[in-house]
Order: sequence, then structure tokens, then C-alpha cells
Amino acid sequence: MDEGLSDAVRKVFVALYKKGYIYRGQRMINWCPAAKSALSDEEVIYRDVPGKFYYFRYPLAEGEGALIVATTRPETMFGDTAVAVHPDDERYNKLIGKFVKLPLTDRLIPIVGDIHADPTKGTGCVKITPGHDPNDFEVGKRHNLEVINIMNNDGTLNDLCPADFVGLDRFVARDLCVRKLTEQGLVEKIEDITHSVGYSERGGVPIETLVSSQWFCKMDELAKPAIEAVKSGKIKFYPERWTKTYFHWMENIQDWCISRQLWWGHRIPAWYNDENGEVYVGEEPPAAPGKWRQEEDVLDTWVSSWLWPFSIMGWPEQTGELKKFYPTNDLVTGPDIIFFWVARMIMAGCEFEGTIPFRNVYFTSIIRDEKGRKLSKSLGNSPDPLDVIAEYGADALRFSIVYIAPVGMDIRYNNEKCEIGRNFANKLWNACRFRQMQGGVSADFEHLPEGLSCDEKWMISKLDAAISGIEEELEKFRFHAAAHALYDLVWSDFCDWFVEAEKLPMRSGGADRERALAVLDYALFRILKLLHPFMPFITEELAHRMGFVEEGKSIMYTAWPEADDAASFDPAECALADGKFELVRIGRFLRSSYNIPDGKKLDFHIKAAGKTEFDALVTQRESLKLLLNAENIEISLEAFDSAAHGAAPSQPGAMGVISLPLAGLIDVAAELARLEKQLKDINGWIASAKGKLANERFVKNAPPQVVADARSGLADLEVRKTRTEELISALKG
RNA sequence: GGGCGAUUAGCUCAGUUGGUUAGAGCGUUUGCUUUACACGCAAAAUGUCGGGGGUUCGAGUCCCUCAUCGCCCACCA
Repeated sequence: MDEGLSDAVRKVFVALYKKGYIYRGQRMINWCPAAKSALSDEEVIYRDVPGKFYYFRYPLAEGEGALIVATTRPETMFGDTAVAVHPDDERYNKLIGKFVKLPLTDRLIPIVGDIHADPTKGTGCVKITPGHDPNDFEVGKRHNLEVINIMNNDGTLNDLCPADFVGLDRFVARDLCVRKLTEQGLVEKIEDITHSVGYSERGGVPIETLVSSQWFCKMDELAKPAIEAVKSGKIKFYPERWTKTYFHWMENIQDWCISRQLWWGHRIPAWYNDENGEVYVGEEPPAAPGKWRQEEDVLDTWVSSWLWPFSIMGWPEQTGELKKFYPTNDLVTGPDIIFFWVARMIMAGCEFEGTIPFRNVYFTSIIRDEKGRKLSKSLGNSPDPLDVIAEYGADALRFSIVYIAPVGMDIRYNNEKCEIGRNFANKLWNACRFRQMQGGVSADFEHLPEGLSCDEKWMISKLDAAISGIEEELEKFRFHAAAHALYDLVWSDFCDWFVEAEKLPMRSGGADRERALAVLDYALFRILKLLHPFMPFITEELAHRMGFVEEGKSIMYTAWPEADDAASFDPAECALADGKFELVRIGRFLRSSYNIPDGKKLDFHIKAAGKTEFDALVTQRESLKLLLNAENIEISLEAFDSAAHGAAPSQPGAMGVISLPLAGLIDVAAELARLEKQLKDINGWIASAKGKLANERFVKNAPPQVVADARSGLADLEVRKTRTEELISALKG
């Protein structure tokens, strides 16, 4: 309602009027008796509700007999101006031109022949109420029937109805109608049915269709360039399938009823001259002499909204903002307002600015309750975001929603889902707290130090991979995938593995400690930047607390990270970290299998797969001890000496076999069973891999990389098989 | 009537152009007061990917069909 936007609305109205697109006319429209206003088609919500199907006798004017008509709206009979039968319907067509008596009135109405009457439906006779039914209105036009509006604007019957009905609410009148007809023996039967009834979106009451004088905007010409914009790909929808909905509506677009009988809104810039009947439309009131009266109707709210992409930037002035920001890149909105808003903005942009208003339209999920119902005030099933924020935090709410929102599908939401984000925020907070407890931030946290360990290179590769992945997902508007990538990066890679592994160099002190802290800082700051769009508050706070961002500045102005660190790394070093972590996982599994508390220090034995692995693993002995909470780890090229120390639960990994000596506590039978099950699985996989590779068509048709992967996979399986067999025979002694 | 979508672990859902043994969170079970975090740590179990058919060397992924659920549009005397 700002002055600038009012100017834009007036200008557009006048332009479309002069072009002949906006016109005033008597047409069948949707009427809301609660709001006492006209509505557009889009504001009518259809609901299936129980109702009744009434069969009434309309007596013939001459002679005996009656025509039986069926209706769901008995009270509209006072607007009946004919009964129609199909011209070819031999049961009735000889009656065409004759009359029936309209019950409860003294009117005679004609029997007309019209194809609208379907002989196969109901009785084949249909009452025609041109004032209250769109189809009947068309029939009325064809037969020159009178249009009688029997209703006041609040849904009560008006004085065109019999005296005892005047002023009655339409539903009260319906009952009275049926009662009176029953008394007169004119009710043939009444059936219970479920039928679709149009409700006013805002008023919540059944709408009336009636003929009224309203302002309309002709849409078909406006739609053409807007259809083309999406067809040609100048505007893209994400997900793309919504274009179908868009095209279907646009290609069948109806004139838009834009006038509303409300007191709040942009007033229509039209004036009537009561002396000579002239109509004046203009941005300014008429200067010509005479008695002018401005139209009291206001415009549908979307008449200002469809101008939004340019009206908010000063249009019709060609402001600097407009030149810079129009068209914009992305519109983010819900698919439920494709017709109301998106389609109309595209039409308005093409018409008034000569070009599309935006290039991408991202349709969000619609949040529903646990039962799948849309959130609504009347159902009271909408959580108050402020309550949710108070309980879980604003970032937790935001992150959780992004994390759980699938592309293009609705979300079944409940507050508990915010625990994902709350726990994640807490995890991040604690990771930073841990770093802070080690002392102040490194001098150069923007660059990596020299001489990275394999764990550090592993972490940086993970970070690089995450950056690339996140960029790719964001490009494709796959926000949930980006959120998942970040969640895994922070929780699994950074906290579970990297921070735990870095405790070793940190405890060593000296240069190792300095380097470790510098890498932690480097990685953490990048993580905070990547997370900032998803969790703006906590990342800003942490960036300041950590000392990454100066007082008075914001993380949002720091450069987005580039994925360019790991390219120069020796892949073998990352593989060493991976192999080590795998052995740690297996060692922990063995510990857990025997219910040994994590806190108890243990000895492990690792038989390296070969000399290379042996040399590499020896460098990681202290790291393995820390991660496995081991007292001692023997790394050897020899198998664990079960003859000397008793059998030990063991399992192979890529870099070697790890054993947990238990000095007689081993449950040999259980170990054998476990290993034999593994052997069976391995043999199954080997058989399937071999079968596949023996299939000429696979080798011939599959991409070379897939075949190569299958070959190396088979080789790995063979190695695991051998090692597992060795373990089994060792156990058997 | 037309269109769109969904159906994957007990629950809520990921799974991008078909490619090894289908994943996550919650829940469940076991063990943990391991000095960042119990809103946590370490581990474990659970799936004939709605049914049927087809294409393919290979299908959760593509095609057809059926079933159930949801949404949109149109119609409904």
C-alpha cells in the first residue's frame, strides 16, 4: 500500500485497460457471502462433503403429469427460468416449447431443448438457473432466458423470492423449500450423496456462483510470452516437473476477476459519470466537468503482488536498483502459489518490463503435520516458530528443516525433528570449545602449515571433497544433500576421527602440536564458513569466539572456501589413514565382541599385509595405541603366535590382520563360527564376481572402469579369503 | 475424468545420468563418569527396496501393469 506501489498498480491498470485487456462486465463469478466480495477461481477450494440429491416434480402447465428434476440446491429454484431436456430425447422432446409450473411460485417456465441436458444422467430433465450456475448461464444465453439473482450479498434470499423466504439464510431456505414441497407432494425422492462443494479460501463458507458486474483481466495474450519463457528454458523450475502444472494452467487460462468488494486494498482507478453514463479510467481523477463517482471496488491483492519483482525497486522509474537487480536469479517459493503468484509475476514481467523477472524458481517443500495435513490456523496444528526457537534454537530449526526437506516433496514435521539440528549445533560448539581449551588461535589460520601428517592430509582431502560436493549440490538446489554432506563432514570425519587422531600430536607438544593446532584451525574456519548459510548465528558467534573474524566484521563477508588443497597430496598417505582407521574399527569391534570396557587398556597384534604396509603402520603405532586405547601394539610381518600365546580373535583389514590376544579367554567356538560365516559371505561374493567376469557380455558391454573395478574387487576378495582361511586354521590349531 | 507424486529397516526418510555386498537419524540391544560433547563415545541387530511382468551383461533406479495413500486441476442438473 506504499505510494510507489500504488502508483505502479494504477499505471498497470490503466495500461491494460487501454490495451483492452481489462474490462468491466456482467459475468458468472464466485461470490463469498462471508466476505461479501467476489473471488477469483484460484480462491475457491473444493471439498468433498456429504449432501443430498433432491428429486422434485415440476408439474406441467397443461394437463396432467410433471417433469422430475434433480438438484443439490433446492433454494435456487426461485432463480429457475426453464427446464431443459435433450432435443433428441424421445421421452421429452415433444414437450419442448411447453411450460411447467415452478412450484412455490406462480411462475410458468418453458421447457427448452438443449444439449446440456444429458439423457443418461438423472431423469434427463434439468432445471435451469442462469443466475446461479455457470452451465445454466450458458444455456440461458442460448435460449434468451431471464437471469434472476435470488440472493443478497450475504447469502440470504432476496425479495425476488416468495415472501416467506425473503431474508432467510440460504441453508435455512433450503430446508423450508424441501418441507413445503414435501407438503405439496412434489418431492419424488431424496438421496444421500457426497459431492464437491466450493468453499471460500478465506471466508471458509460455501461460495455462491452468481452473475455480477465485476472487473476482469483478459489473460490469454499475457500468457503467451510467459509460456514461451518456461518452454524455452529461459526460466527453469526446480523440481522441473512443476512446469507441467504451470503449462496446464497457463494453456487453459481464464479471465481473471480482479475486483473485490472489500474496504482495504488498491482502489480501482475508474470513475463513473452518473449524468451521462461515461466511464473514465486513468491514473489521475477525471479533469472533465461532470458528476464523477470513483469505483468503490478495490483490486485483488495479487494485482499488486504480480508486480513485485519490479515494483519494489521503484518501477516505473528505471532506477539503479531495477537496472542492477532485474531480472534476478532465483525465486524461492511454495508450489501452492504457482498460479496465484509465480505465473502472474512471469506474465507481468514479460508485459511491463519486456523480459522475465527471474531465471530459476525453486519450489520448497510444504511443511505438514505428522498426519500429513497442511498447517493451518483453523486446525491449530502449526507450531509457533518462536516456541520452537526457544526450545531448540534458531539455527537448530533452520538446519533441521533443510536437512529433512527432500527435493520437491512435502515434509512431515514435528518438533522433535529439531533435535537433529540442536544436537549438531551442540556438537559443533563443543568441537570449538575443545580447540579453545588448547589455547589461542594459530597465527596463520588461513593457510596450511608445512609437513602435514597423513591424518591431516586425510582431513584436508575430506574437506576438499565436501566443498566440491556442497557446491555441486547447491548449484542443483539440492540443499538437503549439501546439509547431509556438512553433517557427515563435521560429525564423522572431523570430530570422530580427525580430532581424536590429532590428540596425539597435540599431546606430543612442540612443533607437532603447533602444526596440529594450525590444521585444526584451518579446517574449523572452513567448516564454519561452509556452515554459515545453514547455521548463521552459531557460526558467526564461533568465528568471533575462536578469533577467526575480527570484532565488528562478519563471517558472511569472508571468502567461500576453494577445494584446491588436496590435489598435490600423495594418495598413499590418505590411504594409510584410511587403512589405519579400518584397523581401529576392527580392533574396537573385537574389543566390543568380548564386552571389554573401552576404558581397559589392551594389547593388540597386527600382522602387516606386506613390507610396505609394515613400514607405514610402524609410523602409526602411537596413533593406533591412542585410538584403540591400547597398552601396546605389536606390528609384525609374522602372524600372531597362537602356539605360544593361545589363540586370539582376529580379523583382516586392507593393511593387515589385527588380533586381540586374550590369554585363554577366547571363545574359540564363537570365533570359528564368526569367521566361517565371513568366509561363507566372501565365497558368495567371489562366486558372484567370478560369474560376472566370466560373462562375456558383461566384459564386452560394461564400461571399462566398471569391469576394472570388478577385477580389483575380486582380487581383494581373494586376499581376504586367504587371510580368513589362515585365521580359521590357526584357531583350529 | 485429466495430471503429478509417494510406497526402501519398528518410525521418519536419503539413495543425482542403471554398476560391486542398499544408507542416515530416531528407536532397540551391549559396553562406557575415556578431562570437547550423555544434546555424548564405542559397538551390534533389523530390509524378499508395495505386488506382478518386461528391457538389460546388470534394476531400489528405466518401461508396462495392478494395489494403496496423498496432492493439484476439471466436472458434478
